[in-house]
Amino acid sequence: MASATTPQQDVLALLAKRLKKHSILTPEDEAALGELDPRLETTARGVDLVRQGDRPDVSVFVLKGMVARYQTLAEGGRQYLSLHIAGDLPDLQSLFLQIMDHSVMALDAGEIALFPHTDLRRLILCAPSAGIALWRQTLIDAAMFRQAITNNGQRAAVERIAHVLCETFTRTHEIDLCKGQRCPLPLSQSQLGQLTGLSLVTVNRALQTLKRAGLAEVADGALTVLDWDGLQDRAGFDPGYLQVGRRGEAW
Amino acid sequence: MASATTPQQDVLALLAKRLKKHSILTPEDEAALGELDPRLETTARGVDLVRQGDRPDVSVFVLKGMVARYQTLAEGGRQYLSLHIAGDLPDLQSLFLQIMDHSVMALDAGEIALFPHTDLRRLILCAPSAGIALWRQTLIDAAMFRQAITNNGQRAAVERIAHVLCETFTRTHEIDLCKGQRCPLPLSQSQLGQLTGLSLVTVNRALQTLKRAGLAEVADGALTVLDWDGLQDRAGFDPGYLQVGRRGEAW
DNA sequence: CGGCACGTTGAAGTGACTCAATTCGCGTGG
DNA sequence: CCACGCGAATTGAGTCACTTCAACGTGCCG
Repeated sequence: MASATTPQQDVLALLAKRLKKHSILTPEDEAALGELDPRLETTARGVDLVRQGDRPDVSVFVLKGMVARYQTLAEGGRQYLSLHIAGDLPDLQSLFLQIMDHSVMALDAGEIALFPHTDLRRLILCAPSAGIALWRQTLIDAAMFRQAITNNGQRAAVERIAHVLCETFTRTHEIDLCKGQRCPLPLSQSQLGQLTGLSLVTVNRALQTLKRAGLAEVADGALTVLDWDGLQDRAGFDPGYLQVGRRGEAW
Repeated sequence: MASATTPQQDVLALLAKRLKKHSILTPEDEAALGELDPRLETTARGVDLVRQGDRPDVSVFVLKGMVARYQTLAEGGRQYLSLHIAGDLPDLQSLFLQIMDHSVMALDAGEIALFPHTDLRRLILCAPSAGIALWRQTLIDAAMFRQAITNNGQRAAVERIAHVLCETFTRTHEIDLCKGQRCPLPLSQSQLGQLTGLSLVTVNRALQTLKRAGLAEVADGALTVLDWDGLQDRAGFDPGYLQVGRRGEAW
């Protein structure tokens, strides 16, 4: 270990960094965050971290790799709801909604931290403005859900896929996970279909269309943006809902 | 006025009643809620209460009538995101997300109360567990969004419409807004289409199918459920996500 | 009475789906 | 080392659910 910090401290620093993207933390908040004691775990591709119907007593914090939320229908269908990257808290809502209405799974090998609900509750009590920051985090989640409803409901196949690519690129870019115009996207075409409500075949052809149009290319678990303006334009993508670079005043 | 209470007090009682559906309020919480000073307004059908892009400094609380949230695409398309009934806070998230990513409009004539953000912020500080209750309310919203994504993405037209009917009936029933098997649903078929991502014509035929199947009937701004079990079954409706009758322990 | 919003119906068009076959890369085990 | 199985991507072809277009009925309101 070259680092002088413990892995735990790194995790807490990442959490603080994420929250400070959209909220202002007081020194007391940061101190209270430092009291948290996450448990670290590694994840393997395709493994469920939390299952629909569970009553978790911890919340997941993504450190490395990509994680997805999905719902399962009684008939067996699967709908992916959202993708999550380092710094995200994909099931923070389980703090206050006891029973999971969806599952959380790892899309690839990665690392997560688990925060016990009891600790988070104490944090919220002791450091109210840190609590607000967490609340805001769940509100950004909800904004992404709204966007997904509109995307899946109003746009044709190619535009819909393009929008997913724009969102993924913007979010990974914000946390410096991109190498040039490339960012991770460890989803099969079939999973992309279950995310957008399209069939595998349609996804395949939509990706070809985007590639032939010189806009973007998806291969080997990565997205390469060939023409950002063009892609954004095609998708009708407006990143406002992601709240990047917006800091909630005081609170 | 036969009532010995002021309209304001009625509003605050309704808010407390709603929050107590899913959360436990302490006497201090209730007292703090009583300090709020909402402004009352009436709404007319089709009028926007808040617009996409706005930076509201109040949050809407629905008292009477139905309210909807919707997003507008640059190209002019409209996607309804959710329906809201008495006791709902359709733009509570504007407390912490400054810029509205969607609009809120009245679907019919009704009444609303407006809570200044400053008052709500003070409430959250003074009565943390009331704050949690409000947080939980926004989380239930998010759960409905997730359900909408899955509903619109995985189900065929008839089932999709059936699911909307089930959700509406369950929610209105819970707050005693139903008369027998009838509940309000002041949406045109065209709006129902913009809610489900279907065309007007498809909605019309789906409704006919449900009526001919003896499951449900929609007419004159109201839904009549003819066969609740059958409708639920057809829709694949599982009301768990609405959190009806679930009380968050402690907080 | 005329205009308009909404609902209904028929018919034609099409985007996306299903079905199905082929290819490729990769890991495994004979 | 190669046969094999498997997951994933690709491609063609036929079908279908839903869309679009268009016409018409109805009730309400000025």
